[in-house]
Amino acid sequence: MLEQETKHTQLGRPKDEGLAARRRTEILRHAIAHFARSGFANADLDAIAADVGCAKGTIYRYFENKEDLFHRAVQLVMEELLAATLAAPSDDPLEQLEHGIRSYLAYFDAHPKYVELLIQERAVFPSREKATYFEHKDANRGRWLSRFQEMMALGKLRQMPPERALDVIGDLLYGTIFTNYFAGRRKTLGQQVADVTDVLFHGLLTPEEASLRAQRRGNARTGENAGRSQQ
Amino acid sequence: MLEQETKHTQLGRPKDEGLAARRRTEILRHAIAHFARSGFANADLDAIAADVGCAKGTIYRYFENKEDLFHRAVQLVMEELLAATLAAPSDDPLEQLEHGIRSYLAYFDAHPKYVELLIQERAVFPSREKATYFEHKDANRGRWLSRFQEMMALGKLRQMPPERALDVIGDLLYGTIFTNYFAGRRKTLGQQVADVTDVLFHGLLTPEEASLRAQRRGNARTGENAGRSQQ
Amino acid sequence: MLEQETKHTQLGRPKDEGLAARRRTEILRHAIAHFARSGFANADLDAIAADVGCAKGTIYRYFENKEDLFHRAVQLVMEELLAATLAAPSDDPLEQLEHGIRSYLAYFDAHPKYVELLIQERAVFPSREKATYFEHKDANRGRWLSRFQEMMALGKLRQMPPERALDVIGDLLYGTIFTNYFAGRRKTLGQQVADVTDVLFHGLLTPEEASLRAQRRGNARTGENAGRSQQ
Amino acid sequence: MLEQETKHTQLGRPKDEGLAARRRTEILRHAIAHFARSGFANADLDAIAADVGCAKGTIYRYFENKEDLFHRAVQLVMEELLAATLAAPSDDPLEQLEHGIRSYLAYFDAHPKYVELLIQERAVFPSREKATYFEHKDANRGRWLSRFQEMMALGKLRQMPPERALDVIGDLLYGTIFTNYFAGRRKTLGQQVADVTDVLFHGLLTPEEASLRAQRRGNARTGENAGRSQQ
DNA sequence: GATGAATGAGGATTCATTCAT
DNA sequence: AATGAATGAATCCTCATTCAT
Repeated sequence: MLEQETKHTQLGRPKDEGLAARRRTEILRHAIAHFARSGFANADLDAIAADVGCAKGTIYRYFENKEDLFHRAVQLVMEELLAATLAAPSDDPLEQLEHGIRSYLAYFDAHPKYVELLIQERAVFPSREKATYFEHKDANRGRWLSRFQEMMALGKLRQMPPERALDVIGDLLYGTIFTNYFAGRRKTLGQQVADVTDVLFHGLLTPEEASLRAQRRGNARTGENAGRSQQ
Repeated sequence: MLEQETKHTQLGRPKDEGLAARRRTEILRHAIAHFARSGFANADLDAIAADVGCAKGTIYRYFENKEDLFHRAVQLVMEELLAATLAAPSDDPLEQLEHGIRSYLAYFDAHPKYVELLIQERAVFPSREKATYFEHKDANRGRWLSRFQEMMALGKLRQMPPERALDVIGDLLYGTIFTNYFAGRRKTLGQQVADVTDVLFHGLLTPEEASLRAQRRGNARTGENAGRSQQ
Repeated sequence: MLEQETKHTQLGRPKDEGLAARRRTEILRHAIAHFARSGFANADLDAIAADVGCAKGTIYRYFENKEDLFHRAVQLVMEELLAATLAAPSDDPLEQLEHGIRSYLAYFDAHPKYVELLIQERAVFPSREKATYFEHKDANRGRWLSRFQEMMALGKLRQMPPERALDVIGDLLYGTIFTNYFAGRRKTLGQQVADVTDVLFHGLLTPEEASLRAQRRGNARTGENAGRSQQ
Repeated sequence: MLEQETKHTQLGRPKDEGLAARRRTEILRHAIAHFARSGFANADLDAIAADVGCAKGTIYRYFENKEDLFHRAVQLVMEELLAATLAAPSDDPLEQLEHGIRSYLAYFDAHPKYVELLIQERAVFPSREKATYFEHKDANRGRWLSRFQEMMALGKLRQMPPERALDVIGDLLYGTIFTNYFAGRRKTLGQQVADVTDVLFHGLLTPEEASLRAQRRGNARTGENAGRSQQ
């Protein structure tokens, strides 16, 4: 492929590589909007092309087919989310965590409909082993796990399997944006961050009740594995 | 059947009331499976009918159309979930909460694909003001809010707006089943309940760190609203 | 058929011949209403059965199929029309004609929607050689033709082929009820009869103009056949 | 094609404006034939497409749906009829009337099945306030009314409300083409024109009988309204 | 005789994809 | 490279008709 092109690369009008890339992004932008608004099945390539200002056939020059277009659109969104979530404003891991939570919620607060993309990917392509969202998430898993271990070593976080912390935080945030979107919940971003971090950091129980339960758990030595994991 | 038509000889085929109900449920069962497996758009009424063992037309005797069939299917699932979650095994509100959490997760552990129905409902009918799931959830909101208030009065739960507790728990569970389904997460139900309840009840922070943060928050009097809620 | 029944006619409950006939008519009455209102294709046997107060299957005991039901319905209407049009209130053929015109228009003035049946018969079964309406009409053709001849002999009607008079009158009435129905024309029956009879009896031209045209026609000997009938 | 796109190299397939119009008409022609032959409900878009020599989907590029296609087909026919009827071959209003009558009958003599379209429109879409046919007819009403008034002023037509003349003529022609079509009447166009114009212009009665009736009517002063319009 | 549950053929419609220009 | 006209597979839904009870 590459060789074919190099044969006569210097002849005629030089290729505007940027043009193609810009066109691609332009199409993706409009595609994101349509998929988020209408879902995958109801998004109409005709309508997307109309918005972009090109013909339907042109889309097929840049993307294999509708599915391809969709996946690229989701990827673009995920990359933005990742970039927003990752930027570390401080060296303190706890502050990094707070920042991650806030920026995650902020991203979907700014683009509530993008939740639709997360759903659609799964709703339309249940065959994909793992959704793009979780691929991106897993890519960061290691980084966060070590941050959690560091915080436990520093005595800031309670001792627990770092996966537990990571999973619960992830699930809570995930569930939050879904509920926002599905139930049309209208709470300010600030309120939402406060709710999440308060419960996440301090738990629901009073210190007294917490101690009671900790004791009880200690006494029942056989412990949680025997008691809970059956199934 | 017995006394209903004694006036004159029973003419014609007697109406079998039970038949209709049985047929309905039978169709719904298969419809649930299909919608969960294939999504709304890809579910084929022909195929459902084939599974049920009847003709396409028969389904239309019992349901208005495909949408109607779908909504009834979702409703049936939600009613089961509700029944499973609600049964209170004890008078202790904290134990009721634990039971609610466990049975919620257990339901979707037993029927992982039903998560698809929650998604599909939204993916296909974004026009519905509120999804069936959230209608059912809201119906229980009051009950749980008062349980939370009681627990705070008893000194078992920290003082906080009861809505905060309810929302965070709901979002966490919701996010958990979605992640299980979307990411194909395989963790035992017991492990999952342990993870959720541990973090939810005791929080992530060590008592020391928690105190530190509480102090800091106390010093910064203007408090969380000013500091956090800016949007 | 008859013999079969006579074998055990006297045994058991005697057959209520009237019942069957009454049932038939009852079904036909409702069928007429439905066909007139909804047309043949859109008329729903379920709905007709519901109106009659019987099950759909019962209709099939009295009529071969939907088409049969329709044709019988049209026939019933035509018989009523015939009866209304035919009754001669006088021995004077001209008065009989006036009465025929009036009663024809009156019938459809009373049942405007029955025009739909005339249309439907043709719209749905273009294969039928001749529509029921025209079969009934033809049945009366001879009677009217001789009345016209009588009137010409009496010097009441101008000399012309009696078929001409019959056809023109028939077409005019037919067109009138169609226009009433299709265009939703609202003119009183009296006005309509006046319009029709005035033009039909006296023509549009003034006597002077009429004479002029008669002369011209006379001069142009080769006459109307050569001049008009080519085609 | 020539100057339209000089700004930059003509990219892509140029739009062929003529093509669309030609395609539309081509489809309409075949649609008219099918609707006239089979009626609206029984006309099969597959079959029409096959006749046109295109795929079913192509029809949907040019027409909203089956109904739209049908209405456009009827409109095309009505426009042709109008054009045929309207062309005035002389300044003499009476000759214009004769020409209108002849060309109206001639149009349906050439296309007997087009009557089916008039019926179908009503049979299938009884909801339409006014059928296309009558919309076209009404559009011409004013023109004919003034012609009639002129003819009465000139002493060519008898004094009467011009609406009477217009309605009766319209109804007679309408009924004539319907009868031709429904009853399968085979009479030459010339014969038919002669029948219609003779009765229409001179009436059925002999001058003597006409005078008698006129006298009688004159004597009964309260006249026809009281005597006839009772409903 | 009557019923009403079940049937399934039949057809309109959509829209991703192709390809001649 | 871009266009946009054409395609046709895929599916929901209706309702006349049948027949076991």
